[in-house]
This record gives sequence, C-alpha cells and structure tokens, in this order.
Amino acid sequence: MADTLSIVSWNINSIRFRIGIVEQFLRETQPDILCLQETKVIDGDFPTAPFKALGYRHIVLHGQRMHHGVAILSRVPIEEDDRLDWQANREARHVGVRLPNGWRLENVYVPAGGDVPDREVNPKFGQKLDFVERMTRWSESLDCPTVLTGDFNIAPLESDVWSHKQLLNTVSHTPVEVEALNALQASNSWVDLGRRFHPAPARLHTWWSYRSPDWTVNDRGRRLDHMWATADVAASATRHEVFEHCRNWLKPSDHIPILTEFAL
Amino acid sequence: MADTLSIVSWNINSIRFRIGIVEQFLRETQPDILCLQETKVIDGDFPTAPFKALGYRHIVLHGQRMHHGVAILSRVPIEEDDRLDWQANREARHVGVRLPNGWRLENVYVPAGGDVPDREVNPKFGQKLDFVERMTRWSESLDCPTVLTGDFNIAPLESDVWSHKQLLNTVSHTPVEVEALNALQASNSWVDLGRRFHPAPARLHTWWSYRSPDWTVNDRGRRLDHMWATADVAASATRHEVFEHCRNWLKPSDHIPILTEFAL
DNA sequence: GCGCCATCGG
DNA sequence: CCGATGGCGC
Repeated sequence: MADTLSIVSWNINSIRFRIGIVEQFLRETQPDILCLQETKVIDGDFPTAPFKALGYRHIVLHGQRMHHGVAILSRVPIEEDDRLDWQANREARHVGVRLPNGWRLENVYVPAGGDVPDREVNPKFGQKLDFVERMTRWSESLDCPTVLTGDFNIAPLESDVWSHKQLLNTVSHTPVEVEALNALQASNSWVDLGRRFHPAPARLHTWWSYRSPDWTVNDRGRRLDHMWATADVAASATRHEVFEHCRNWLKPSDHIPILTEFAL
Repeated sequence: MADTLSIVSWNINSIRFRIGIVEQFLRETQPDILCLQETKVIDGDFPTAPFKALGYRHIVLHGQRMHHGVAILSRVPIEEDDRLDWQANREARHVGVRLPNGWRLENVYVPAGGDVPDREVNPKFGQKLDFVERMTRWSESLDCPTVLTGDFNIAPLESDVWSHKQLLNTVSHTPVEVEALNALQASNSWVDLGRRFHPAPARLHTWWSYRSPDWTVNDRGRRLDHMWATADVAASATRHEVFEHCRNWLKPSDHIPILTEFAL
C-alpha cells in the first residue's frame, strides 16, 4: 500500500453494457478501489477479466439477475466481510470488505423509492425508508474505522439538487427521506466527505436523469451518491472529486463517479 | 435512363437498424433500383432522407409495424402500380411499380413458413404454400415485360443449399415447396436470372443463418433470394451478381444483396 | 431516456 | 443469433 488510498463509488447501470467506459475511467483516474452499484449481473457473468488486466485483481461481488447488484474491485488486497440483506428480501444492495489497514469499506445501493413520495400509495417509497432505517440500526453498532459509500438515492441538502423548491415533493429530496438520511448519518457520526471538501451551498451533483435529451440543459442534477466516513477515517481524507465529464461520454451512466483520497 | 438498368434485391432485416450499411452498399455499387424486404417499419417512419441524399428520389413503400414490409427505391422514375395482398391478411409482402420503359417490377417477400415442414402441425408452413399458390394464379395473368424479385424463402435446386440431403426436410428446401415454386416459375415461364448467369451446379447462396456464430464455418448457405424475369426482359440481362462480402459487414443482414443488370 | 428480460418471428 | 416489442424499474 502506498501512502495514499483512493476510493471511487459509481452507479454504473449495467457493468456489462458499460465495461468500456469503466476501463477508460480506470486508466484515466487509477483509483485504488472502485465500488460499483447497479451492476445488474449475476456473479458468474461479471466481466472480471478487464479489471484484472488493469491491475484490479481483488474482486468482491454481490450481484443478482436483472436489478441492483454491487461490487468492489481493488488493486490493494481486500477481504470480503459481509453481504448484508437488511430487508431479508434477497436484493443485492450491500457488500462490505476489510482493507489492509483494518478499515472497513461498505458499499450500498439504497432503493430508489418509486415515483410517488407516499408510503401508503407507493410501497416502494416505504421500502426505501425502511431500508434506511434498518441501515441506521446496523450503523449504530459499527465500532471500527469505516468508509460508507454508494448510491444513497437521497440528496439531503438544498444545494444537492438543482431546485430545492421544485423537488421538495420529488422522491430523493423529500423531507421524510432527508430526515431518515440524517438519522443514519447521526447514528455513527458519519462525516459527509463530499460536503467536507465542497461545503454547501456549493453546487455538487452526481446524477442527471436520462429523460432529458441534453443533461446540461438547465443542469438539473442531484447529489445521490455519497462517500461517508467515521471521524477517524475522515481525518485522513485529503480530497474529494466528482467526475462530471463522464456524464458526457458515449452511452454514459446517469450517475458519475465520485472519489475520495485518504492519506495513510 | 442510361443504356443499362441495374436492379438489386435485398432482405435487409430492419431498414432502420441497417440504414448505414445500405448507404455503404449504394455508394459502392450504385444500382439504379433497390428492392428491399423485411423493412420492419411503417411508411411514416421509413428513413427516406439518406436515400434521397444518394439520388434515390423515387420511393415506393409498403410497410407495416414490426414485421415484413417491402420498398422500392430508385434513381430512375418509377410509378406505383399495386400493393397486393394475395392472402387478404394485411401482411405487407408485395409492392409493384412501373419502370420508364414500361416494364413492371414486382418485389415480393414470401412467408418464411415456420420450422416444421408440415401443413397440419404448422399453419405457417401451410400459409407459405398457399401464398406461393396465390402468387401463381396472379402470375399466370401477367402479360407485360416483368421483373419479379425478392426473398422467396425457397431454395429450389440442389446446389442452392449447402447440403441437399441434410436439408430435404428443412423448410425452404422441401420437395413440396420446390414443387410450388416450380409451378410459380412455369406459370409465366419466368427465367431464373441467378441460374442463367451462374448455372447449376455452381454454388450460389444469398442467405446464411445468424444462428451460427461464424457464417463462413462450413458455409451453410442457401439461395433464398431470386431475380426472375419474363423471357423478353431476360433476353436483355447482361449480368447477375451476389454480394457475399456484405455478409461480413458489421451488424449484417442474414441475407446479401443480389443484382441483375439489363441492357436497354 | 435507457438496460434488462420475455416473447415472438426469422 | 438477431430485431422488434412490451413491461419493469430507475
């Protein structure tokens, strides 16, 4: 291990479909560890060869058919810790590993929550809130230096979305979701590294919908992807970057990669 | 009109998906007239602009949603004659035009006929034979110099398939289909221009299944696409070519284009 | 809008 | 194997 460690999180929306741009990103940025969400592939079909060829020989997968799926690819040794199923519904939304320095790295894909922000009308919204609550119970009991990253599907701050007012009733930015996310953050005093390095009210987005033909028009982004750390780990963070140019690539993911670097 | 006229027939298996290779072919070969089958698009969505840009300004369409669909694109004036529905099932399988010299040009897409060569078990096979029989009744009454071309979905001769013996019970080469096609051919003394210029037993194929990963392995082709003409028209034919290299293009059709040139 | 899957027709 | 479609989830 060198004297820094860089960790990337990226919701890739099908690793098989986007393996080419992932390779491009890795060549360009050379992070030590890549956490992926929405890999959408069973472990047996995950394209490991291109990662190995680029030096990412340590691979921990938790995939499923069709939806969801997470993975951690690393050029430093990692050891699988757990693949948690907080809702006991067999959805592949978490994988955790142990890093060489003893830190834990937790990679999470929080449910999107459907369209209607109402637990009664839309069960998916209830499932999302329940998921974050169960994560909170789990988080409370963690007692180790930890990085918690992934697609949380919630943009908590006003400056995390292109228009706070217009999104107050839109899933990902509703008060009840923000409250749930704040409770999760408080449960282990997680440090939000994105905002640590780019404090509000700076614009900081990680996702732009596919539904608009040109994502740059009106810049209607949201910050759905996060990198959190326990205080001890956060103290060693040296920078945090978001890679907006990846949203312009051919056949892009709707999410961009985010990176945090730590001094060791 | 110059002193020659060249006519191409090509089952394109989705004109929208393959518009790029069609443009490439037209630039390369510059036929006067292009007959397409399996365009798989309603007339309103047919990509006419690329054809017009290449000089094919005379366009006669007979398409439908999803399946089938035929079209004639020409750089010499053509006039729509008819869009026949022999089976009165609204399947878009024929379009006929009149050429400047008075010839008729008939573009046909014969039903494939399903997998099992048995009218009882497989209604599609019956429909195919019925289609050819109804074409035969129509053909008998034609009384004009005519070119009849398209995807007939029958390979009549032994040398029209990669293995006569192995395909005797395979739809497209069964005796009952060959008999039906022979009756059609006899009904107006159609001259088979492919075999006029490349007489049996020469290998002459126009189709290779997608199902084999490499179409060149064992060369399991069939001659399903044909260019026929009445005797008067056939007398002026100067050459007939099949363009096998198109089967190697990126994202190819499973059929290749065939061309006949006539002296005027 | 965009991927995945199932199904159909080839 | 390859397109088109329709439905799902995001």
